[in-house]
Amino acid sequence: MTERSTALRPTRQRRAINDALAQATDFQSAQDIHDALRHAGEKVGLATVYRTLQAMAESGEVDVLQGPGGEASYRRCSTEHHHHLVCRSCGRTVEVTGPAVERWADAVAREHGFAEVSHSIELFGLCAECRAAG
Amino acid sequence: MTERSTALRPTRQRRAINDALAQATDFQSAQDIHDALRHAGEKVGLATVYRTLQAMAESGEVDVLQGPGGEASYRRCSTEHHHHLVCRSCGRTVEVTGPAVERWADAVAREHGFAEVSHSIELFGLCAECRAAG
DNA sequence: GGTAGATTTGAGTCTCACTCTCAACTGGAG
DNA sequence: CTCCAGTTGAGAGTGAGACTCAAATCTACC
Repeated sequence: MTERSTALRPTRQRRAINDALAQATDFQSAQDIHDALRHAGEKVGLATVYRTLQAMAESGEVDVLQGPGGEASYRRCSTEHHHHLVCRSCGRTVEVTGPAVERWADAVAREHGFAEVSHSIELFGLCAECRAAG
Repeated sequence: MTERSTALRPTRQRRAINDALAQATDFQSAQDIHDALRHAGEKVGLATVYRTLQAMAESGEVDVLQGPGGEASYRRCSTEHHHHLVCRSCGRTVEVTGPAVERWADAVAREHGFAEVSHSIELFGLCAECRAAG
């Protein structure tokens, strides 16, 4: 209701979550992070992990990927607009961009009278290494 | 365990689910369908709805859309490859195609050594009508 | 048409991701 | 140091969907 001019307060927990994300290169679920934190000796409540991750996602600090089971995964990414190419076996993630795709999305949407268009574009495949490993 | 060479058996329940999908133009969740069936006087168990919908999705008979809450929605679509432009207010859905996008996806994947690439591309926006309705 | 045998059904239970609640806590401004 | 709004977390709640297994139902074959 009131103004939210204040930034997130840097608490021990938030710093811990931030660190965990910084060390990971692939998408991690909230539970993964919670586990990692626990193993690292940091006591952080699960609810806090969810809350923080969501806040970070909203502020664009991290990217969210909706897993097939409906499980959300988070990853610190570059701040510019991009999409992901994810190995469906090992989770290795590559950030990719495609100006052509953005233009296509806008054009198609406008053509059908839609506005305020956002898009969700993710690519899944098998990375070279996983393919070699069988 | 044994071979499953047999196609799906056409039971009353499956036919009912099929009909419900045929009448809907937008994406429906399993629970939506279950409700619709119930109101139509057809008694079908929720588990059966889930099972049937999943089977149909696997066989390509229907398309699946993963909602933001991780809720899966189903819709009977044309069998050729396409994507969706969905109104985030009323759910109105338009099927769109984009050869350019398909090509881009393949190119990007190959460029990074990925194979067996699938992609998930969905567009969300506000349709003209909803925009007018404010 | 009858019947045997495999498939399918569904009520209820269970899991799992995630949200909510609210009293206790904490870090930063003054 | 003190105050207090923002934050935390344990536990209970929610909701989608998976699982179980005895009973019901198709299909094939006679």
